Amino acid sequence: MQIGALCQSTGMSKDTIRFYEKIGLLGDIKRKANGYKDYSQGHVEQLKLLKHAKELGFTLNEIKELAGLFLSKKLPPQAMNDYLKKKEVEIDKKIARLQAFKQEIKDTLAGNCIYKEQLIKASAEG
Amino acid sequence: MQIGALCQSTGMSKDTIRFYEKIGLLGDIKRKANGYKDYSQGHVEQLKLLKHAKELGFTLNEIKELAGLFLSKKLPPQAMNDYLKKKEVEIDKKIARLQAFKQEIKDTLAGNCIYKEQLIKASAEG
DNA sequence: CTTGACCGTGGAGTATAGTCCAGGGTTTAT
DNA sequence: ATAAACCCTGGACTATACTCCACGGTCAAG
Repeated sequence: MQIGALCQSTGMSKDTIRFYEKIGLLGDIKRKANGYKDYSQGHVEQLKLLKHAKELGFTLNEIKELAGLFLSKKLPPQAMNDYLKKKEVEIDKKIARLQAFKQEIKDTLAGNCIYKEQLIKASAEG
Repeated sequence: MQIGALCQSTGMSKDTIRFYEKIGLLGDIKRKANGYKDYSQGHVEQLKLLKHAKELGFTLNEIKELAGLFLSKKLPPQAMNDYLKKKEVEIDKKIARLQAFKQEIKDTLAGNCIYKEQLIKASAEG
């Protein structure tokens, strides 16, 4: 598969995929006789996974780290369990914060912005 | 209040606060006779609010936009309601994705990583 | 056999969000 | 009166994550 097809199946741009290659997120890629890269279905899955992880707020470094744990050390060794448990706690915190914020938005829409006072003060005191 | 005290009450560095000033996130600041900046309690609140919004995943531009809606147009006009409703939908999506991810982590910790196949394929096909 | 669509590399440029430093003035304590 | 601790501005630098560009090779169609 050439890069164009890979873009099609992942929804990523060529530049983005090449950038991921450059920072070592895609591993080895075969070459055709003409020098063109020849991506596999595995690369498609890997990039989809990467996209998914990014949407969840992981940085590329974290993804690299996670991929390293998955691929080099093979499935769940202790390090990975620890990492995932840590991530789970972070996710819980994020969810809690987002839920609190949703409530704030609701209050604001209902005319009871909890920051009304502060913001008025800020705008008045300059 | 001088910048040192502001750092104390907000937990932000001088450079960060000055950076926020530079991009217009803090509005006008009074000066003392000696030329030093004289921050108000309103600035403290504003920065705490900013920090809070950042933790929830808002970018500085979004925060600026929100602050503009709050301060210039005064509380809930239609534009702000629309903005907040849009944000609420985004937050719901984020929460849903995070919860799905939490489940994935649990499955992985239980030895049933849903990406096992893909990752093995990716590592094998290189 | 040329035109257009595709591929490759290398390097520059962008946006976001800071962080650090140099060079200089002010205030407080000794 | 001088050191330590504070303040100012301007500008350079960093990291993350791309995005764009120039220049050149490859391939399929007419």
